[in-house]
Amino acid sequence: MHHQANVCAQPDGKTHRPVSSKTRTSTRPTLKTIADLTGLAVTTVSRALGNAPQISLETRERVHRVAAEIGYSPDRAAQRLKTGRTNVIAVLLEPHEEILGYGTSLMAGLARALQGTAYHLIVMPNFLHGSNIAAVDYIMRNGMADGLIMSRTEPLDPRVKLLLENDFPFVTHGRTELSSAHPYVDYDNFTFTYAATKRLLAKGRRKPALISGPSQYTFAGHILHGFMTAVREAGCAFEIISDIDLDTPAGEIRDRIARRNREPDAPDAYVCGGEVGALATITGMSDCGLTLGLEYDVVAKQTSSLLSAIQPKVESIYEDLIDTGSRMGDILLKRIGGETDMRALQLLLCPAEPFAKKQ
Amino acid sequence: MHHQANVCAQPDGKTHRPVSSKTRTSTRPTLKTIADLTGLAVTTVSRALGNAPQISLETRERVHRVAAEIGYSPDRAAQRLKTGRTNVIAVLLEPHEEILGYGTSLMAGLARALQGTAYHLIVMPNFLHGSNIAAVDYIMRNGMADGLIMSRTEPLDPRVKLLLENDFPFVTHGRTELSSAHPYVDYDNFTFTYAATKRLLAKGRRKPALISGPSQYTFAGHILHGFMTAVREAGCAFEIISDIDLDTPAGEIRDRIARRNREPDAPDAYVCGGEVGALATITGMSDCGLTLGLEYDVVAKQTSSLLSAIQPKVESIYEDLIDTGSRMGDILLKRIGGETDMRALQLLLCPAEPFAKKQ
DNA sequence: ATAGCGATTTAAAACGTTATAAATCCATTC
DNA sequence: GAATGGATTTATAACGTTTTAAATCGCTAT
Repeated sequence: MHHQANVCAQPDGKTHRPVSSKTRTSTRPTLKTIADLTGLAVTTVSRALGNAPQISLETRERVHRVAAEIGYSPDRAAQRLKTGRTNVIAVLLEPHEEILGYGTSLMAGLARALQGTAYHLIVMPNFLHGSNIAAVDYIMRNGMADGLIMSRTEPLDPRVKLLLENDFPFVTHGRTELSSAHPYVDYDNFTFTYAATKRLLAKGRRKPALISGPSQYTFAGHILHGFMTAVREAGCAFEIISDIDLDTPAGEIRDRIARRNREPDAPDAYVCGGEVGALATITGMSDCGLTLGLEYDVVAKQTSSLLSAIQPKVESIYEDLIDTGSRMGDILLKRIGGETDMRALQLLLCPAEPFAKKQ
Repeated sequence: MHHQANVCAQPDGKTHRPVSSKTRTSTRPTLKTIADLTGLAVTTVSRALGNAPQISLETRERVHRVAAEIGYSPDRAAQRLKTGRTNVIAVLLEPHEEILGYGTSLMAGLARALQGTAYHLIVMPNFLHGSNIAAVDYIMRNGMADGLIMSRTEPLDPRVKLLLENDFPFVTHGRTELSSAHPYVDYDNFTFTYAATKRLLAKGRRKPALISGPSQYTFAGHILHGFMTAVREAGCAFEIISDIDLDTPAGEIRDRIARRNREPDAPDAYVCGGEVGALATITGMSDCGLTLGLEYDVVAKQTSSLLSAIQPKVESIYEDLIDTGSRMGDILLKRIGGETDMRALQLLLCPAEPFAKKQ
C-alpha cells in the first residue's frame, strides 16, 4: 500500500530525476517528498494540490494521486506562518454554559459545520466575571483565530463593538442593540414568551409570572417583552419574579418560589426560560403542596430531553442548540469567506410547534 | 506609552545601530522589531526572552522590558514550525457529554490548569458511534497536538493502546485493564456504589437495585463490583436493572422503572450513577404512587447542583468535574514535561463525605 | 531563422522562530 | 605582545509552505 520513496518507475512512462538518497521513512511526508517522488518542483506540487489552473490537468491528477498514496496532509503551522490564516475558530465559553450542556451542544453543532473544512475549534473558557472582552482582545491582537463565536450578548455589547471596529469575523448567539448590524443567530424569545403566556391564559390561569434571564443580557429583554405584550393584551394580573433569574442556583429558585407562594396573591402560572428553572419552580410549588396541572401550570423552554421526561405535564418547547451551533458555523464560514450581505449572516430561529402555529 | 520605533536614545547611554527605516506601525511586533529597537541581533533577542544563561543579565532585562512595552508575543505558528511543538492540547468530546455539562466542566478545569502556560485547548467532538480511534490516529499522524485528553475508557481501550504504542502523551478520565500503565484520573466508583448500597441497607431497605453505566466502559464494571460486594456481604436480595443504563434517555428510564415496579418483588432502593437517571427513576416510582424516603430510597452521584435542589431527599454525593479536569491538565503537563513515574501520573479521586467516612 | 506567445514549470524569497556553529570582545596569562 | 579562555553576541540555516517573478518549452507568425 505504501509507496517506496526510491521507486522511480512511473505508470505513464515519464522519466524524472533521481530521488534524493535520504529515504525518509519515519517523518511525515511534505511537499518535498511528493516533489522527489514525482520529479516535479515543490512549487509545482503546491500549486497542483491547490488545483491552480496553470498546472496541467495531467500533472494535477498525478500529484493528487501520489499525495493520497503516501497520506500527505499539509503542515498547518507552515501554512499559517506563510498565509497569516490560522484555520482556527475560537469559541468563548461562558460559565453559565456548564448547565445542561449548552456549550457542548453548541460546539458539537459548530464542529459539524466545520467538518470537512480546514478549521479547528479552540475553546477559551471565561474565568472572569462580567464581560470577557480581554479574551476577545487577546484573540484579535495575537491573531489566534480567523473567527470568533460568542454567546450571551448584551444590548451594547463591548465585545461586539471591539470586533466590529477591527472588522474581525464573528457570530454571536444573541442579538445586540448596536446601530451597526453584525452576524448573529438568535432564538426568538419574544415569540416564545408571548405564545407561552397566551397558552397559560388559554388554560384559564389568572396571574402568570415570569422567570427571566439575567437582566444585563439582550435576551432577557426579549423574554420580558413577549411576556408583557401578552399580559397587556389580556389585561390580566401578572408578576415578574424578582431577585432570581435563570442563572440562579436551582435551590435558591425553589426557595424563592415557595416563599412567594405563601404570600398573598401568588401567581398560578409560570413562564420559565430554562429547564433547571422550571424544575426548581415545580419543586418549590410542590413544597407548598400544589400540584402541577391542577393548581397551577408551567411553560418552559427545553434544550435537552430532561424536562419533558421528568415532568411530562410541563408545556415545553425544544430549542435545538446543536442546530444553532451548526448554523452559527455556516454563517461564520460565509463571513470569513467575504460575505457582507447581512441578510445572509443573520438568523432568527422561531419556536417550533406548538407555539408557532398559534401566531 | 508606546515607544516610537525611531527613537534611538537609551536610558543606559548605550549606542546602537540605526533603526530600520520601515517603521512598522500596523503589523504586530516580532523579534526583529525588538532587535531593531535595542540594536541587538534577532538571535540574541530570542535567547534573552528565553532567559538563556549565556545572555548577560543586563541584556535580558532590557529585552524583556522592551518586549513588554511594545506588547510583543511570539508567533505561535513560527514557534510550532521551528520546534515541532504545537502548544496545543486536544480534547476528545464524547456525545454523552452533552448531558449536564460534563464536557464543559472538564474543559473549564483543563483551561484552569493550562492558564498561564502556552497551551491552547482544541476540541474534537466525536461524531461516530463507538470508539473515536480515527480521531486519535489523525491527531497523532498530523502532529495536531502535544497531548490528548479522553474520557470513557474501555477495559481494553484501543485508543489507549494506539497512544501507548506511539508514546504519545495523554491522560484518560477513567481506567483501563491494560497491562501497561498509563496516566489517568478516575473517580472511585467502586467505593461510591459500595458505600451507597450499604447506606441503603442501613436504612432498612431489603432489595437494592442498580442502574449502571453502559457495560462496555470500565467504570461500569467498577460500579457493578462495588454494588455486588455490598449486597454479597449483606447476603440480601438485589437487582441489576437490565435494558437501560446511564446513557438511556430519561423517558425510557422512567418507563422502565415504572414497569418493573408493577411486577412482583420490585426493588425498594436504587443506586444510580447519574443525576438524570436518578430523576428519571424517581419520576417512574412516582408514577406508581410511591414516595421517595417513604416507600423507597435512592442514592445517586451528582455532578451539578441540580439533583439535590430538586430532590433534597435523594442521598447524593458530588463529583467535582471541574476539579477533575484541572487535575487531568496538571498530569498531562507533567507527562509532556517528561515525567515517567506513573505514581505521579495516576490519580484515583475518592468519594467525599458522607461516604468516605464510612470506609 | 528568430521573435513572440501561450502554456507550463521552476527558482528564489519570504513568513517568524530557534538551533548550530562561529565570531567578537575583553581580561588574563605566558 | 601574542596566545588563551571565558563570556557574550552574532550570522546562517532550517522548519514547510505560498508568492513573486522568471525560466523553459513547443509553436506559430514574421
